[in-house]
Amino acid sequence: MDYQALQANFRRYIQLTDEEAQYFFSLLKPQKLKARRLLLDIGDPCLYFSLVTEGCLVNYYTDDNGFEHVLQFATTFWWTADLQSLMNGTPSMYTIKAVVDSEVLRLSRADMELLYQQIPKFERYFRIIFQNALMSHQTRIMQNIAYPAEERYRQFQQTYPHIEQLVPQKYIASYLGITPEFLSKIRRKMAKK
Amino acid sequence: MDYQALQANFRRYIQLTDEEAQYFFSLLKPQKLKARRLLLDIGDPCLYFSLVTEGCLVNYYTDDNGFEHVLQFATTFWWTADLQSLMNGTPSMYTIKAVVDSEVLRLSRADMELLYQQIPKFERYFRIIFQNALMSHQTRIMQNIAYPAEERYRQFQQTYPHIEQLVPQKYIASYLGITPEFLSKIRRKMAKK
DNA sequence: AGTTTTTCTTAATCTAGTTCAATGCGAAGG
DNA sequence: CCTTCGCATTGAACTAGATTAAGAAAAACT
Repeated sequence: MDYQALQANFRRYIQLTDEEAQYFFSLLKPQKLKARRLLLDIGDPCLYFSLVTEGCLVNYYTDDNGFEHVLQFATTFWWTADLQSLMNGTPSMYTIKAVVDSEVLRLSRADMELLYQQIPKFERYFRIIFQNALMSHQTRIMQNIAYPAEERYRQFQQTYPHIEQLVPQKYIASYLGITPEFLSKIRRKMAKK
Repeated sequence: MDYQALQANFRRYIQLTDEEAQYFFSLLKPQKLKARRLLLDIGDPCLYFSLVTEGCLVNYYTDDNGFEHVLQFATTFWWTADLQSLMNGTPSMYTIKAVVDSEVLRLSRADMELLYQQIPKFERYFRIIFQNALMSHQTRIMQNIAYPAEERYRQFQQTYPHIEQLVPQKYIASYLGITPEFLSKIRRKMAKK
């Protein structure tokens, strides 16, 4: 893990002294995941908030008929977790899986609270992180209810070009709220023009 | 406005001294809105984060064909704004309208920054507010892509029974991502059983 | 290197939800 | 008090997207 790059990323939100950064990094536990391995399985309590440092993870819900629905992708410098499970201690409703070989830094719920108390600047950091995440979730909801699938796919390509290269199409279909078959149809139609 | 009730609500998140609460309240500007009046019009910059103290507001996006798509409802103790516009100073993409006679307390962007500096506890307060909002947005996205309209309507009724009484059905349909006609059909079907 | 598993594609059929148009009705506002 | 406007409902025709099934291609394990 490149701590230089990580520190630079944090500087976009808050200014940390070297000791503070040191302390923060000491709370993080690295974990490597081969492609298709699970970071979190449905039913298990989510114990960590995980910062992706390499690769790409996918967070999905499995419905009563066994169909998977993608809630979010997480690439480098993105946090991922089942927030509901993490905050309430309830069993996870989501699965988190590495789509390619990946690495994360895990921060436990308890260490997170500790961090808030030791370095209140992190309240600000996560306030901004959550605020940004909220805005992009709002945009996604609007696009889902206001635009047809083809338009949403175009938007996705524009917004996350790197993710499109990285993950299987079926996950992208699922993220868009359509079947892989229908995404395939859309792609053929778009290619023809 | 009942400041007692408001203070009690804040105590769920952070502990404020009387002076701190006093200072915070001094930054808030009350505004009354008759039913169907706008708090924010599309194209205008969103200048305030507004805390609803009475009534109910609706935040919606208007697409290229003039159709309205509800992003959120806001009742007592909920904050509302076009976050993107508020944070970036860009023209608003959303309209915010009172659905019934309502009252809000407005906090300007500048005063919000001031508040963070004067009373860092508010970083924590809004961190929790955004975190909770994010979780409910995640749930909404999952329900939208994983479940059919009737199921989503049932969930809505369970989760927000008070809102269902308060707002016109067409807004609920829009929130669910369906047409008013189809919601009408669903209701008839549900009534028959 | 061969076999299994996963992913993508294509086409036919089906359905949840839309569109359009007409009607009735209650509530706002002059 | 009346008239306009916003809201809900109904039904018929339509379409975006789902489902099912089958085959091809690619990737993953042995």
